[in-house]
Amino acid sequence: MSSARILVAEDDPKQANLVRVYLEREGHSVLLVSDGRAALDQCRARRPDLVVLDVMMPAVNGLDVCRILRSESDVPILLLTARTTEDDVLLGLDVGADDYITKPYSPRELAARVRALLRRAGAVTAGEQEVLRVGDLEIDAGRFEVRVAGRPIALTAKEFGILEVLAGHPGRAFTRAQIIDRAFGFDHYVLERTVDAHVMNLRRKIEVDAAAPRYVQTVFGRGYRLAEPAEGAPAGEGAAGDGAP
Amino acid sequence: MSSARILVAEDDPKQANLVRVYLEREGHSVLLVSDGRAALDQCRARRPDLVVLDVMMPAVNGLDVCRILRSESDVPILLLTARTTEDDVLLGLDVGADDYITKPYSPRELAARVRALLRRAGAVTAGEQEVLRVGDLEIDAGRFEVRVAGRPIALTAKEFGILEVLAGHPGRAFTRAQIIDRAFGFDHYVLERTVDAHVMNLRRKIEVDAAAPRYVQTVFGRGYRLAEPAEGAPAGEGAAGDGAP
DNA sequence: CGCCGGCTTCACGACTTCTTCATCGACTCG
DNA sequence: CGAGTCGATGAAGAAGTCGTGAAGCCGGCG
Repeated sequence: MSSARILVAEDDPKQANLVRVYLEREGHSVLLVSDGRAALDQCRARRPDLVVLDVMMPAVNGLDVCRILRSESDVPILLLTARTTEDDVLLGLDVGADDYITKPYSPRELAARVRALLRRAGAVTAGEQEVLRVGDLEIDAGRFEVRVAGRPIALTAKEFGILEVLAGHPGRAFTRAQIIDRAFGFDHYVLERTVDAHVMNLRRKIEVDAAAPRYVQTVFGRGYRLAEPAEGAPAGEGAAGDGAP
Repeated sequence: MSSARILVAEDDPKQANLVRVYLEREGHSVLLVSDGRAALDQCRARRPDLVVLDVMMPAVNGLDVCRILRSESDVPILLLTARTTEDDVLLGLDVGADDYITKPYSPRELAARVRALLRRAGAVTAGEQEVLRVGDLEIDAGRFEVRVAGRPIALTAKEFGILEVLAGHPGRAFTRAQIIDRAFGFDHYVLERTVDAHVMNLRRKIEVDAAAPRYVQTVFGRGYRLAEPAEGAPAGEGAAGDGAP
């Protein structure tokens, strides 16, 4: 979509900042890390929409990060390579990168490739699960619309974003920090209480009885979760299970 | 569904990729080659439904490829030419090309011409409707013309492009970035607010009351959408086919 | 060369949404 | 059962979003 959450792994601070500025200018939200280990950790925890990897990095090098990431997720990966030899390129695509770009590159080129990757990725997921369904609740990302028992409900952008995040893993409890991260973007600095306010407004719109929420439930001491449709088996998934440590 | 096998011969990787994305978005499957010799080889071996040829290519240039191909097959050929001189065009049609398009072109234009060629060749089921109808609104892509309640309305290229994109999925909300990508091409860098300006002009032309738009509606916090025709026949669009084209 | 239409950007105002704060009620643990 | 922590709520200022008119720019045309 227009504003994606992008993880940038680049050890040279100057380069990293350049990339960040370019991408933020495009409306994306950017999280910087400076080594391969942090890239893996953050990718697992924050679930970015796209990863930009420098090939040469301390701790774990870019190619290895790429291989590992690819084995556990299908997040689009753009490789940054200094050299322009065929070897590097082939090696990169071999370990599962979706595209590569050689330094020096123009901001335009970076932006264009990121856009292309996001678009391609969007086309895949959009075609398949455009509409999330959880019980009576339908979240139609394409139409930016939510329906409860077939009745359309108008939500604001943030309310929609939060609901979308929760609906991505029904039953899983998200902390407020995770919700902010995933629904609002990396560079969004707000108090966690803000989530409460949005959740309250959301409940007023989609819940029949806001005091006894059927959909968006509070997990005391942790955050919120979307109730699973099936009421019989409360499958003890708890907070674990989704790779987020 | 119109799904053709298309051979694209273009030596600039960036350009080639752009064409591929545009065509794949239309549901076609694309085979890329980067010089004239490969184009000939692959065309003979794979028998595509359509060939897109860049005029300027290494090994064997586009015009020669065109002439040779034409002598041995009647596959539809679309020429990509950088220059816009009459000479090129005449030369192109002279050696047997079925249509030509000059760079820079819009994705819409490319898609439209490919569609037209395929239809003319009968290689694809004529499932595509040339005229999009949404309520009182008729969008005739072939004639580059829009009618409201039968009355023709003159639109500029951008206005038409935006309307066409929206009309492709009535009810779906498009962000400004998506609109720019799809209507102008994603190598096109303009501020998102530019879309607003075009939409405003568009509304002045096709809406009865621009303050309460019947067709092009604002989705606050997201972008714009084309209103679906009022009740009556719910026209089963459903979840199918609504993915990113 | 000057005019014109179309594209893009800018600036302002109206309006909507977001964020924070303060307060009250709910939950947990000892 | 009480203390302490956490969440719900409503209000209000801050920030963001959109509509609109106008200006600058460019290319085409007379």
